[in-house]
Amino acid sequence: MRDSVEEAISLLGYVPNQAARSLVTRRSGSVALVISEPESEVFSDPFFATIVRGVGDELAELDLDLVLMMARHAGRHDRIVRYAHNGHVDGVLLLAMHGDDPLPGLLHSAGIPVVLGGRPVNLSDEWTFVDIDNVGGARLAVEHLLRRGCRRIATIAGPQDMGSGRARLGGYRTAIEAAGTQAEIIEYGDFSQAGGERAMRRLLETHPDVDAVFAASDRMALGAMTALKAAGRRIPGDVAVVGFDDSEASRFSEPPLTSVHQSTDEMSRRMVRLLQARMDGDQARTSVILPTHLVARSSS
Amino acid sequence: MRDSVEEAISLLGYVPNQAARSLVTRRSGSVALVISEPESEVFSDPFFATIVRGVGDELAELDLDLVLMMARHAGRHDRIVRYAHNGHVDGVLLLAMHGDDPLPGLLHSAGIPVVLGGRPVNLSDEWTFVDIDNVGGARLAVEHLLRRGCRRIATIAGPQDMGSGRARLGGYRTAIEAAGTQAEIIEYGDFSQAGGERAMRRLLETHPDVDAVFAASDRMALGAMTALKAAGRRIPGDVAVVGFDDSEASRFSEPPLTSVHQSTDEMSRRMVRLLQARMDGDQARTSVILPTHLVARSSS
DNA sequence: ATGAAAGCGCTAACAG
DNA sequence: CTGTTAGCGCTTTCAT
Repeated sequence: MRDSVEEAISLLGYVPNQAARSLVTRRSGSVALVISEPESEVFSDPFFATIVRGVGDELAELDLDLVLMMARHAGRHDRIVRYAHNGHVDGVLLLAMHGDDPLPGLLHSAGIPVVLGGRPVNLSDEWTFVDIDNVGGARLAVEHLLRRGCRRIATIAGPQDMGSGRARLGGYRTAIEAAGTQAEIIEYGDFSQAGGERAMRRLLETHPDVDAVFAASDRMALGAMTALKAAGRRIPGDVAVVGFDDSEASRFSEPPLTSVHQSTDEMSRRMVRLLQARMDGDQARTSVILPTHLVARSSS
Repeated sequence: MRDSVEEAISLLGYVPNQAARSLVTRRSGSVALVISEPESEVFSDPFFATIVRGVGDELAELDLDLVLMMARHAGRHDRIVRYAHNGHVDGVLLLAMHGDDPLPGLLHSAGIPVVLGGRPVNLSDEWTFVDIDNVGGARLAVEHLLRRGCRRIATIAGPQDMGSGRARLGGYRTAIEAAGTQAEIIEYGDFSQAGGERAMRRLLETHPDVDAVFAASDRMALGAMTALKAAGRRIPGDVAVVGFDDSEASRFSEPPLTSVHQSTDEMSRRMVRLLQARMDGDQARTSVILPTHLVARSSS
């Protein structure tokens, strides 16, 4: 009897109507991952690929669907808020927030569970976020350079409207000040390889005597090394980098290079777990900061 | 009176319930863009970035939301079919189909409007697709090399389980045969830069006398040039490439290079338009093949 | 245990 | 043109 029904189901290709189900359960069974960057940026930063994969896997395990949205410009914000508010998704993961991004506020006041990836610059008490220890990571890298005897360590800092950019610069500053052996040398980039290249060129011009560079992202470090090679220059110390996932480490084939590693998979996992808690009604603010660790390669 | 209602709406933050609306209208207001590649691939090929942006813009104009899904492995197929079948989306755009991908069949038999980006290898009559003229583009490129006097033109072909890979190899073969001046020289890559590099190295080993290379993708061309430079080799003729969007052209800064351009934006536009037609009940099979054009740079 | 019925929030069709 | 109502396909509650 049950079998004959099952048979009919597959015969007619019956599938429960999600809209009807949502109407009564008030759940959609999907979660949005919103990245506050233009497509070109999203698709050129390997960090996002790893996060998307990780989050997708975690959600699949909970039988939740992943909806990926990119918020290139503010015009898209309305769409996204509407989409979430409509009941299309049960929660939102927000990545790569910039300074005064209104998105988390809008979503929050619409009563939608939100978890941020990366501590935002203007941290409001209500937010739940997952971040890696950017300050600590940067400090680790710079302290390593100091220990190696470098006394003219420059940094290629990231955008200062982003939490990670600020934190990494903060870590550099703390380490430099604590050492008391030199003044800060700072150039800014936008986390991209091209930005790192430009910053390195400026650095070589304004401070030709730098003996080490701390880059605030893997792609900027790559750019810095390209610029050094193109200029036929070597710096006696090292290029160090943070913001660097294990899986990407292989791109840096040639030493000298010291890097600070983070686990992007762990970040995905935590974000999903926190979101799930929020969706289950847990209102506790329980943000997480993940540790980083230094991987130093010996200079050739 | 109306005003007081509007006021109450914004006061209470009322938003129409999409589930209830869908239940009666049988429309969800969103469209899925499914890419049959793992995240790492999707996020490293600039082609996808451009398509996603283009499709997103086109859909926004029609007031439709874009849901991006990546089908890394077959395990994800069920999820995607279920997601679409559930009524979550009104239609599906499928990108980067591989040989025997069951996805279009599954979706089609579930009665979901589907438009393919790129002519699939096993083309069934029911499919609607948008493609660029890969055969013509490849022919164009190879004919150009022949016209320049090259007589040992190799190709770095793409994966043969993909329509574009096969078509571009087909165009190369047609041109070489028609000229009757040489035999085919073929190495295969996977459309990636690393694949192009490996293929070029094999080529230099097995056919050290090649005087031109036709690469079946921009990234493989980039890889080929890297391999050539690393080997300290120059080929007298040219490296030509297809599958190359205008916006990416700038990456190829150094001649000699001839490229065949396509308009990715136009492709996005057509895909969305065709899908819209299908969603409006138009059952006509009206696939589109977009023209390509050659851009030759003079050798330095 | 199994079965009947109410109702989720909206749209569309129909009356007034 | 405005107002009322049936019903979309489920889940959950309540009665049998």
